[in-house]
Amino acid sequence: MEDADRRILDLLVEDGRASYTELGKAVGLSTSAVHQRVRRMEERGVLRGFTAVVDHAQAGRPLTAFVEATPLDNNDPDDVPERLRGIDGVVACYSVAGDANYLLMVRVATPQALEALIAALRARAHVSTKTTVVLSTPWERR
Amino acid sequence: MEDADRRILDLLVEDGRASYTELGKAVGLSTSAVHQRVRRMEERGVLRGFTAVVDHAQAGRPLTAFVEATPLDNNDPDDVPERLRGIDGVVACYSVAGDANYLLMVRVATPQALEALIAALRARAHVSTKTTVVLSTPWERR
DNA sequence: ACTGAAAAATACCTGGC
DNA sequence: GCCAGGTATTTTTCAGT
Repeated sequence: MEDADRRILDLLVEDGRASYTELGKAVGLSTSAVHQRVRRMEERGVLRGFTAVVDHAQAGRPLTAFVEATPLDNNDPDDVPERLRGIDGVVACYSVAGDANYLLMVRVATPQALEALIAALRARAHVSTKTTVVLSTPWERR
Repeated sequence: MEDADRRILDLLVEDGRASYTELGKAVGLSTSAVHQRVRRMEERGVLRGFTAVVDHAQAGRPLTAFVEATPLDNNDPDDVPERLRGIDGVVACYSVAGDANYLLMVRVATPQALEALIAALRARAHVSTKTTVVLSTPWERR
């Protein structure tokens, strides 16, 4: 990947609504050139899209946790990620090389909702869990 | 938070560049009303901004890991998050209620870079670490 | 690949309900 | 708090180098 593309990408991570004119000034290119590069990065898939950054605490899900999940029955076809996808509150699913098979990030409204979520994980995805609650988030997405 | 705001927020998480007209059609409001609501959510801080979604594998950092970090000397003033912030590759820092004090998400280019990063964590943030490598990411952000 | 300029779409603001 | 309309920016396309 070229240096100009990388810089454009960094700027777009900082501000996903930066205009092509702004970006052009920052990297020393015309708006058209920037536009071309952005479109190409979208086509290539390096740039997947744009999203809103939400304050989850204010948005009704103040409780974040990480859940290590391991299938209870190893004979099951491993469609665990698919099953997890349907459970509300599960924000991300990583397959990891550790004690557990999966590491999940979850966001919920209350401790009760976390309890219900963990129960749902057992019932619907057939996994055992080990949960670590997030106390605070000094920072995210550096 | 009102229902209309929540729906607008969800749509903006899905597509951070959805136009106010689109959003308005989806929630049954005029473009002006949607525009007002979005501005208010930005002012209140619920909506923190917008960012590009990057394919980190393609963007030169194919290796993701989670690092549990615990201060080596508990007498230190706890400015660990600040110190971590300056280390390249550390993407997020969570203070957690678990065996470790902090859980970090890191993204690097190679196993060698991960080794260097962990060394930097020990040297510059004075923490012991336990690392879990991510093998794949079935999905992220809901 | 980049530029510059025109055309289309969108964001943003103001007044009125 | 919502809507409608007007103006300013921005996005998008295109011909030229």
